[in-house]
Amino acid sequence: MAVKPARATRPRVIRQDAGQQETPGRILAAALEAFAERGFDGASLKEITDRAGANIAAVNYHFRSKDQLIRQVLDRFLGEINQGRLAALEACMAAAGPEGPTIESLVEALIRPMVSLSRDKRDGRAIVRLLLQVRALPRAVTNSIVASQFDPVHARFIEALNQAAPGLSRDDVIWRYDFARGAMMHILADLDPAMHRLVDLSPSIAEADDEAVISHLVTFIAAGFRAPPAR
Amino acid sequence: MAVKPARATRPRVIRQDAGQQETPGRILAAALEAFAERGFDGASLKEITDRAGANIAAVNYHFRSKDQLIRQVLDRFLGEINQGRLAALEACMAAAGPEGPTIESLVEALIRPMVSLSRDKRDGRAIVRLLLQVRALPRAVTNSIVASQFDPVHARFIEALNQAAPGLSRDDVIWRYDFARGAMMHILADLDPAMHRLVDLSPSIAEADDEAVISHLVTFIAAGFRAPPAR
DNA sequence: GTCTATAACACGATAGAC
DNA sequence: GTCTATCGTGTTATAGAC
Repeated sequence: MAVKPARATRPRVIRQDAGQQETPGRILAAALEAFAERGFDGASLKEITDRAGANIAAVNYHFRSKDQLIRQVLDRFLGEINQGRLAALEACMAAAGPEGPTIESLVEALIRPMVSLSRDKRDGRAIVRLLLQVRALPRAVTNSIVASQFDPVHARFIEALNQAAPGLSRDDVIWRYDFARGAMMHILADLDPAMHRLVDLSPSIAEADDEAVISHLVTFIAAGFRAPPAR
Repeated sequence: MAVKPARATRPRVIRQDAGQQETPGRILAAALEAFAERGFDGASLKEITDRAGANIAAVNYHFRSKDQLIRQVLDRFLGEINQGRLAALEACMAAAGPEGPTIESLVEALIRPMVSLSRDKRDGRAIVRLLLQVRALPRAVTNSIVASQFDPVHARFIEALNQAAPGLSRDDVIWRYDFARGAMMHILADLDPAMHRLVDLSPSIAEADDEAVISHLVTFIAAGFRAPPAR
């Protein structure tokens, strides 16, 4: 019979009227949502162009192939997070005294842009889901883009954290920086309403606002960074 | 042209000779690997049965459909982790004095089985990848199984941690328990060789052995649990 | 730039012989 | 329990009219 897995959610159509956005832009927005909800394999070009109010052939005219569409979606939307993070790091360094910024302020600079993005904007949750997918299912296309987008940001944060935590070796900082990102991505995934039946958090956590999420994360991570070296 | 994405790795065939394992077992093993490498959508039944040295029709004979195969793969392989975790928790409680186990020993009971599994056994990395996929791309099929497998384990660990960290409210413990799992899953994904071009860790981290991974994780997480409540 | 039509193929599922 | 053959459908991609 080969029936499709059957969508649970509505195939929300992206307005092709008011905004009067150009077709490539609408396709990118629709692709972001479809990929986030159904995965790069699961989302078909037909579904994407239906959401975008465009024709199937349009995606092959404006982008060259599905792989190129994936590439451009990531390129387009991942930049926002990293711009926010670098700006926050810049501000944090500038506001600090001569002895440099505190661990708490650096951790917050790392975390706040991603937390805000994942909840403020409508695209935010989709971007988080895409990042999780890229980590869970490595592909040649996505790996190169994500790495090139994030590597410089990681390098700067690791350097700053290394100076703020003088008792730790550079490797210690890298371990804990990785732990910090893991804690953040994990809780952001759990706070996604689509997950609520999977994780079953306590209600007060599921309804926490941005500041509460950031506060709990910073407390936990900063304490982890302040711990003496392992062994 | 609609060409397939083209596999980078070898389509390793699972021996149907020596072990003389029954066909359903070989299909389950092959499905685990294929799903982990290519995703539930990306891995086709043809690829799975090829790896298992079986016929395409066999998967529909022994399992009812692809969805049911996914269900059974998860059911079969997720049990191992949780059995290990519950046994470790049991031993940790038994070994503790009258004032109960320490935070460190509880965190280690949570972490060690997953870390060992993800590196010792050949299936381990595949299971980790499957868990990451389930979190990144929720589906009706997978969510129900994972939730029913993990919920009891989580409940017992949260209860034990709640008693070991008297300064924290139950919600505080749940937040930090989630952070702990996130840190662990994130580093396990990064230590997967298939990821090395994505994250670009320092070499000494990429080659760390189990005990080093556990030691760094426990140090970081236990310090996080010992921090005073947020706000 | 946008559409229709279609090529060329992979997929899940099943029927039926052995 | 295992195989071959096939049905029906969905998929990416393209050719060609407008």
